[in-house]
Amino acid sequence: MARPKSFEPPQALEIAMKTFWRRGFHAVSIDDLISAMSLSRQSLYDTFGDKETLFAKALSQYENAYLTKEVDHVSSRQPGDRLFGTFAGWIRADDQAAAAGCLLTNSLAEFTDDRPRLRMIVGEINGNYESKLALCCRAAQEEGAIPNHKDCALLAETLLYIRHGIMISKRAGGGANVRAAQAAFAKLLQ
Amino acid sequence: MARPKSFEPPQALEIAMKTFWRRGFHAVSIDDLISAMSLSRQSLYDTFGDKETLFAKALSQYENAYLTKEVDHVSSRQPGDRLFGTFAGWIRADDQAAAAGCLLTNSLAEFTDDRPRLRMIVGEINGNYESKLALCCRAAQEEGAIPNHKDCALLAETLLYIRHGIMISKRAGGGANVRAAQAAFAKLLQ
DNA sequence: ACAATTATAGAATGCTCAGTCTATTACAAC
DNA sequence: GTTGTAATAGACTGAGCATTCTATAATTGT
Repeated sequence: MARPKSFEPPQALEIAMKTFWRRGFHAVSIDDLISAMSLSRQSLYDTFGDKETLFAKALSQYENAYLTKEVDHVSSRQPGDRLFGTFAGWIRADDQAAAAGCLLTNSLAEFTDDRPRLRMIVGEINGNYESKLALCCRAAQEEGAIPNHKDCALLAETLLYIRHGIMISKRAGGGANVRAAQAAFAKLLQ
Repeated sequence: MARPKSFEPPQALEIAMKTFWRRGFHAVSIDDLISAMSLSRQSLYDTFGDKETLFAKALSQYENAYLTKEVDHVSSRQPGDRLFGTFAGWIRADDQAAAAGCLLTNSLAEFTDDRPRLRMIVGEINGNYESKLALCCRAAQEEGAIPNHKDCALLAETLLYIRHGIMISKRAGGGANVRAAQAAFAKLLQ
C-alpha cells in the first residue's frame, strides 16, 4: 500500500557494518555510508536512525554474524577440538579480517566517555564474549582437554587478551604470526 | 630580540600527547588542543605544524617517555627480574594509563589507509618495541631466567599480543586482571 | 482512476572542522 | 625611546559534518 524500498535493509546493514569495521566510527561520514549502502539520506535515517544507532545495529550484526559463531558451537561436541578451531580462526588470514582486525577490539579502543552509549554497548558485548569463552573452556575441561586445576574464568580472560592483541596486529598490517600464537595457546592450556 | 612564548613547548606537547592518548586523533579537534595546551591557534601551528605533524610529535614523546623506559633498562642488570618488572608495569593500575590504555595500541587500532603517514609511523614504533622486547627476552635467556629452547622473537611477539590485549582491557574500563596476566606470563616463560 | 501511504532525491540548516590571515602586543638590542 | 622581531588574539575561509525539510515519485487497495 506504499512505495517499496529500493534497497534491502539486511544487506545495507551488512555494508554499514563492514564500512565501520574497516574505518571506524569517527572516520566514516553519513555521506560515506549513503554511497556505500546505496540508499538515500532520508531512507538511512528512517530505517536505521542516527549515526550512533546505526553503529549499534552494525555492532549487533557483527556480534551475530561473527563473534557468536566463534564460541557458541564449542560446547556441543568435542569442545577441546572446537576450541582449538576457534583459536585457529583468530589466527587465520581471512582477507577481510586481516585488514580490519575485529570490530569489537577496534571499538573498545575507539570509544571513550564522550560516547557513553556506544561505550556501554561495546563493553557488554566484550563481557558476553568473555563469559562464553569461559564456558567453552569449562566444556573443554570437562572433556579432559584442559587440566582440572585451571581456573576457566581466568583462562578466558587471558585468551581474550591474546585475541585482542592478535586483532590489533592484524589491523596494523602485520598479520598474526601463526607459530607465536599457537605456541601461546598450547602453553596456556597446559 | 622578540616577544617570548607564553607557553613552554615541552609541557604543551606533553598535554597534547595526553589529550590524544585519552581521546584519540579523530575525536580531538584543534580547538580542544588549543584550550588544553593554553596557547593560541597560530602558536600551535608555528610551533608544532598541522594536526598530523603534532600527533607524530606527541607519539614520539610517548615513545620516549613511556615505551622506551619499559624495555631499555632490562638488559643492563638482572634482566629476568627486570623483565618481570616490565610485565608488572603493564598490569599496574596507574590512574592515567588505566583510563587511556596505551597510545601505541590505540593508534594501531585507529589509523587505516586514509592516514598513511601516521599508520607508517605507528607501525614503526610498534616494530621497534617488539624488537626491543625480543632483546630483553634474549638477555633474560642468557641469564638463565628463560629456558634456552625458547625462540625469543616468537616469545616477544606473543608478549606483545598480551600487552596490547591488556591495554585494550584497561581502556575499556575493566582494568587488567592481575592474576590472569601473571599466570599467562609465568606459563609463557616456562 | 483515485486515494492513501511510504520511499526517494536533493536542497537547506546550522554547526564544527582544519587551517590561514591580520592587526596588535611584548620583548631585546641599541 | 626607537627599531626590529617574533608571539599573540581573534576574525576569517572554505570545506565537511550530522541532521531535517520539502517536494516528488512509486506503490497498493478500492
